[in-house]
Amino acid sequence: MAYTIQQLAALAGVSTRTLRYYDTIGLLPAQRNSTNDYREYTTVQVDRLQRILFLRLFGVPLATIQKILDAPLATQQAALLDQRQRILAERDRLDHLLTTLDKTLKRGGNHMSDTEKFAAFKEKQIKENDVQFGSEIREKYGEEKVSAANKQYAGLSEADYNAMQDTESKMLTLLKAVIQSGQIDSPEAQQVFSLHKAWLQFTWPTYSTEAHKGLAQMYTADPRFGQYYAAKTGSDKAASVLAAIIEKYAV
Amino acid sequence: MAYTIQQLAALAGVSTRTLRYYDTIGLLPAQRNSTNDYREYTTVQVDRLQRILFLRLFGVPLATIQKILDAPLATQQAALLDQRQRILAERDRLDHLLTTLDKTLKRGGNHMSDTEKFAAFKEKQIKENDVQFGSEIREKYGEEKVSAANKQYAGLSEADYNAMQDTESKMLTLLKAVIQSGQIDSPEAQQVFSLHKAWLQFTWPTYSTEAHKGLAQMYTADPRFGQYYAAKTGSDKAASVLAAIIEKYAV
DNA sequence: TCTTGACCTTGCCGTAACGGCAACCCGTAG
DNA sequence: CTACGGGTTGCCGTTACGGCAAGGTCAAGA
Repeated sequence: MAYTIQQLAALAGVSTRTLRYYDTIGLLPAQRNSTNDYREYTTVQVDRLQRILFLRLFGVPLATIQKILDAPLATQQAALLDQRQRILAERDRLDHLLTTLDKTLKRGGNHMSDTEKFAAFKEKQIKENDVQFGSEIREKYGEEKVSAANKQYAGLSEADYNAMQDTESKMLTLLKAVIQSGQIDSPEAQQVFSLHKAWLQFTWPTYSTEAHKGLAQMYTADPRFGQYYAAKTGSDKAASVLAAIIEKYAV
Repeated sequence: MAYTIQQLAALAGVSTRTLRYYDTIGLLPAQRNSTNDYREYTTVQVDRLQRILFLRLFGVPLATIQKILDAPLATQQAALLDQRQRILAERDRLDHLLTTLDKTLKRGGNHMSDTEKFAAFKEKQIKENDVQFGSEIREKYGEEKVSAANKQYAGLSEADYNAMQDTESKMLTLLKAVIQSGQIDSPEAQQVFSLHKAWLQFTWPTYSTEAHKGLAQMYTADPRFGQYYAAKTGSDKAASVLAAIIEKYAV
């Protein structure tokens, strides 16, 4: 079944103006009724809109969201996992803001140090990441002026985007070798891990082994990843080998 | 001590550009160093900036924030209490979004109903308020198109602003009568409560007796409110009487 | 004293993500 | 045919800054 623009707007809690805008910029392309040329939206568009709403939660620019949603599924999933991390972090931040606000509202006014007054607001800032590749990215774009959400993707130049593709390509080549040798206790396997991690860090503001392992579990559980990595390496063991590598080295 | 613009920007996690802009529009006026005409910010401005950051959390327009911060303390406090409610609500919404996202990420993709896919995103929408005065406001501005935060204050026309002042004025007149009679079990006291509640609803998207009582406690605990209401009614019992009225009728 | 670098100023232009509106078309009911 | 609710495109405007150019200030070092 298909929704009209009004129906989808009401369903999703956005304006029709927004949906038209998203269609115009190619972010959420609509199909057209052949009789009257009205926009129509199917389940594919519904699901894409949901992803858009998740990705725009913390200010990711729309152009970036489009890039993500036009990328392979693994990239999309990584980006959504990233959003998951941010939701968790934002929830903690709101707790902290609540504490701060209660102190401000307290009798007699504000007795906090000036630093403490703003600590919760600043938690949005980038957290340090000590991996070399990650540090390079941050050094390039700076810390003080960079909002994590905005610069994450929009800051990726063409060269960086190519570097990201290159990283994945190298990782896949080595993954093939590991599949053939069957040795996940090897320098090649370790390098697969490092490259996969670096690949993730093009899109993740902070890295956590927990999230990395979460992604690995997704690789084994979701057949779409099995198919993606099988197509890339020529082996239907690719996703499970990659997941095993992540499980082993993400410590 | 005074901060330079760089120091305050770093302290608060905002850009110097933002601080200049806020000074230019009168939202956060800076003092000036007499030697070099550089901007200087004292504790008063620090605290005002903190309030600005709280109020802008969910998209309150800056012009509105300025209106709030230039209003009497009771209005400011009510607005900050309102933000407190929103932080609580937003935290719940993030929990809900997390659940939704986990379902989306789950193996095999998205098995939710279309309605469920967007339920958490739509929680930002206005919740029904069944008080007559509140309904009037909502009917005037519509529901589907109205973002709660944006229309809360910016939607107040000159006439509405005057109505708000008028409401407080009437409430204060009746409060004086109750102070003199000493009867909080009376129609006049009940009307004080109703008018105070209506006054709050100019600025609160949703009303809760809990929040109203929280404000009442603030009225008795914080000497600034004692002074404000004493000045308005000529009696230093005003704040405690008002608080007692709220305690009695906010059920 | 001069130079340099960090900090500051104002003024101006531009941007992202829409909101709003005008002019017009479509389909259905009265 | 008219009216109303739904839809279209095109255009202008808004808000909250980001960015940059041109110029001033101050302190340290040569």
